[in-house]
Amino acid sequence: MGLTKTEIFTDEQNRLASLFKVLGHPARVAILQYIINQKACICNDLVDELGLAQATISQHLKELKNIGIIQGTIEGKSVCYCIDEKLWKQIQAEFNVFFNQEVKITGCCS
Amino acid sequence: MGLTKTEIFTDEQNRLASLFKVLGHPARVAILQYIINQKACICNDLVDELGLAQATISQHLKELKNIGIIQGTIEGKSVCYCIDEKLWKQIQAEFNVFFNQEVKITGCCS
DNA sequence: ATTTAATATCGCAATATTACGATAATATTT
DNA sequence: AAATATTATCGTAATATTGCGATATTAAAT
Repeated sequence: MGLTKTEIFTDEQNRLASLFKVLGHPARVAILQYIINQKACICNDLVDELGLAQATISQHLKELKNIGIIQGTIEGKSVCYCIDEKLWKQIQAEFNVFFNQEVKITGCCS
Repeated sequence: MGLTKTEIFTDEQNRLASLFKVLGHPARVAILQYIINQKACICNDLVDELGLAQATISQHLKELKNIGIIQGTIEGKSVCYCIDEKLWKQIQAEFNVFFNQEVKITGCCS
């Protein structure tokens, strides 16, 4: 096993889980925060900033790019990464749809 | 390797990532949605509802309990699960603190 | 006390993730 | 064109996660 049974869940559940999953690693949270704090595109200071190997950072960046939350633009021989503001807000909105469900408990817990 | 280097990240980054991670599985998203839709505590219909073995569901419930987002109360020979509304809102708030950071890009991407 | 029912835990196999060194690919600089 | 710099990809080892059957554990019901 070790294989998530995605076929038994709804698309919405799988979608939401895959977004959460990408954000579920401290390196990826740190990368996002670093880009935001620079208030600019960043072209791999990440490797110096975080204590991870270049290959590892590159891999994490790829996962973030996959969900679209960051963009990479080639600038000469380096690549500039920045937050995709539209996606950023959209993902926040998707999470809020989930969290804003009415949680009304009328049973043993109340 | 295969071991996340938590020691190089801030507590905040690790905390946030661990919350995201728990929600990063469709079964756990589905469990939460099911409990919410019942609008009541639920005492393991989950095994029938989702297509996963009892042992597997129990494991997922444990992870959700670990972050406190659900509570389990023993009711006779079964256990009732419900959302912890306070934690639910607190976790949403933590996510929003993260997402409400000012994302201002003034570089190659604008 | 025995049986029954519900849930948790253990142990394991299969797959996934994390991390990194080595190397390839790409583009600038000399 | 060769050298240099930056990033991506490949291959691989170590660890984590997922899922499940088997087996506890717990509490009610008979």
